[in-house]
Amino acid sequence: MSVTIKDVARIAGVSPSTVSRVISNHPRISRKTSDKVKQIMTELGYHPNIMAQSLVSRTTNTVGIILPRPAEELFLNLFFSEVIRGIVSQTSRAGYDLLMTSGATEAEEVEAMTRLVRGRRIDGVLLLHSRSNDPMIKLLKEEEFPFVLIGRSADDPDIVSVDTDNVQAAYDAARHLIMQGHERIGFVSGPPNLMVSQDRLAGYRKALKEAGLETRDEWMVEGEFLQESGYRAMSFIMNLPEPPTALVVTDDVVTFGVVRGLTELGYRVPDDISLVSFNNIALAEMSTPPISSVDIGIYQLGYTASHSLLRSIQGETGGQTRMIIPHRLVVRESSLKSDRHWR
Amino acid sequence: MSVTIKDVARIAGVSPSTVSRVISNHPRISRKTSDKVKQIMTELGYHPNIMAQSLVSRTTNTVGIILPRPAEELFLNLFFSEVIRGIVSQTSRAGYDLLMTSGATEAEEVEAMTRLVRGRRIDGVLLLHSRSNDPMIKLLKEEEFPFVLIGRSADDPDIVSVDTDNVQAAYDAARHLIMQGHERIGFVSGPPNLMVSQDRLAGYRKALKEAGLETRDEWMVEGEFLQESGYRAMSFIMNLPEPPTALVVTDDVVTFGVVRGLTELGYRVPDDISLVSFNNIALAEMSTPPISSVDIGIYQLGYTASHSLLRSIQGETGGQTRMIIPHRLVVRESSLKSDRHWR
DNA sequence: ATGAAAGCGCTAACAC
DNA sequence: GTGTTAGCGCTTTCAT
Repeated sequence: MSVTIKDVARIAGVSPSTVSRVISNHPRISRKTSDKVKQIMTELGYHPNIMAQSLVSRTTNTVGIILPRPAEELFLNLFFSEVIRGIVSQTSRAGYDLLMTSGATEAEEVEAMTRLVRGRRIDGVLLLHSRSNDPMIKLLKEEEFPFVLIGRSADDPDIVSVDTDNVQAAYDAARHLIMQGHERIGFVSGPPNLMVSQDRLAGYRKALKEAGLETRDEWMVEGEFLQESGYRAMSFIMNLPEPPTALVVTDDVVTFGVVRGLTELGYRVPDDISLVSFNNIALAEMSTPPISSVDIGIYQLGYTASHSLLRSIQGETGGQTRMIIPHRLVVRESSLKSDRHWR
Repeated sequence: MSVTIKDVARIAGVSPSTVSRVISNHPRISRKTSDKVKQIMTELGYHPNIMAQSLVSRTTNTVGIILPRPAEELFLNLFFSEVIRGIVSQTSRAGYDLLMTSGATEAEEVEAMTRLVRGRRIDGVLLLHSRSNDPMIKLLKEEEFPFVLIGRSADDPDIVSVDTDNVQAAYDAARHLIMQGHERIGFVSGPPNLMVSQDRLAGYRKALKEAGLETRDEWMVEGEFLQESGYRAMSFIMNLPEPPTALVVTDDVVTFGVVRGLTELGYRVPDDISLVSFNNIALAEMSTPPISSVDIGIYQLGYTASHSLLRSIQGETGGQTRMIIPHRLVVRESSLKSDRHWR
């Protein structure tokens, strides 16, 4: 079938262990033998059987992720592509591969994870999000399996995680609107059970409170990370007796829905209502009008999480448990009243 | 360390081979033994070591993909997320996992693929695109390794592939504009070396020719799958002495750039210029104005490719070599002149 | 219906 | 420096 270490050994006239040593660049192997073996290897097109290597070395050079089940949550908003790109670019550089799987239900997800972890199929896990009381985290902790969370866990402040300072990010966004002179500022949020939603809401509230501005519950709406959510939110919010004059919106894609909703209702952005959003996807800049957005460095989030996981797999201890990727508010037209200028 | 088949065997008072038989649901194993062993397995939290299974079974229950290197090409336009979702949902259902890797250069990509294929780390490969004279395809054919291409190969018409009928899709798009009464129709294309670009251009040309309309080279511009490409194309196209009154654009994201460019130049869509695009991403509907777009079923593309690959891995022979996922033009405001209506 | 033994392809003591 | 040997955890004849 496939060419094995034995074939190479036989043809090179050495023992299999010598070939193995050549593969792993063992120090005390004669230059001559090494060269000869290497030549035979390329002649034969030999490549080590990775499964056999894994079996004996008890490592797989693979990290795993479970695809988020409610695909909409992460997929449509471009978060997924970008974070994967960050992850893979780091893992590949380090000689690791990324294994993805999924489950149709939460039970299946946990089952899949168990299979990978206990079956020693992977060396570590990246968690793309966490719910409160997350069974994945429970499992991984029980198994003492290396993992890194992208985001924040409510229950376990001591697990290794890479996150945005969402409280501060939302604070910055709201603060920017306040500086523009707005006094009635609303908030279009994502799913309330996610930490990211809770943190951003907290930051928004903090900014308003600090500025002595009113916070009304009716100015805060929850939804999904979908355009429809933003769209629908507008028919509610703009029909209030006293609608806000500015909105902090939790995601660019949701903001597109918001803009569309406002346009249909006859409002103009930013003249009638100002917007600040999150994630700063490429489309935010190209939108009409261009959307002010907090860039949270999604690629960097993936890259850093990946890096940290590999460190912990390789037994390096004592990194920080909570790493924060810096964010940056990119101001564009959507939050600049035409007669004013941001400075 | 981890609990193995031997531990289970010892505690259950049977031999390892019996335990193995229980795992694989061997027919002639007594109900009683099976139950006992299964109970012990759950008690001990036993999970088979996947690497050991793979080593002996010579299969990995894993399919591989190489992340496209020029990330922009596939990532920004949402194609990637959606196709991955289709792939994983199918593979997971069938008990397979997806392994992703990447390379910084083309040489590294081929090297990574070689490692996976010859190292027997995966059972099959999904190709997300193909260039002409693709070294990946060459390698896979040499190794007689199962693979399925999403897209079309210029060189090898006989390889198994799943694709959109892009000629027909572009024909439909152009035809729609012609029916709207347009006589000067332009085309904003993607990278000219990709089959998808060539096919769509061909379909566009065919529709115009059939209708006896003029095709001018200056009405056709090439670019990337980026908004910037669409944006820049407009300053060129609209400065022509006789600019087109309608455009077929190869991708929704590019179209957003086109809209932005047109807006800045003072043109309105669709009143001054009509647009039809491809891919029908969720944002197309929420855009201002909503974009007419050809839905090519990206999820389905991934799902079908995945399905076909698994069939071929499992030795089923004689499927079609070229599968076409049906497309569908979704007409929205961007291609409907305000005083006319599509019927 | 079950056990014993060989071996998947590789690595890692332990010899010399 | 290199060969010999004994597994890694599992499956699979071949016996019984």
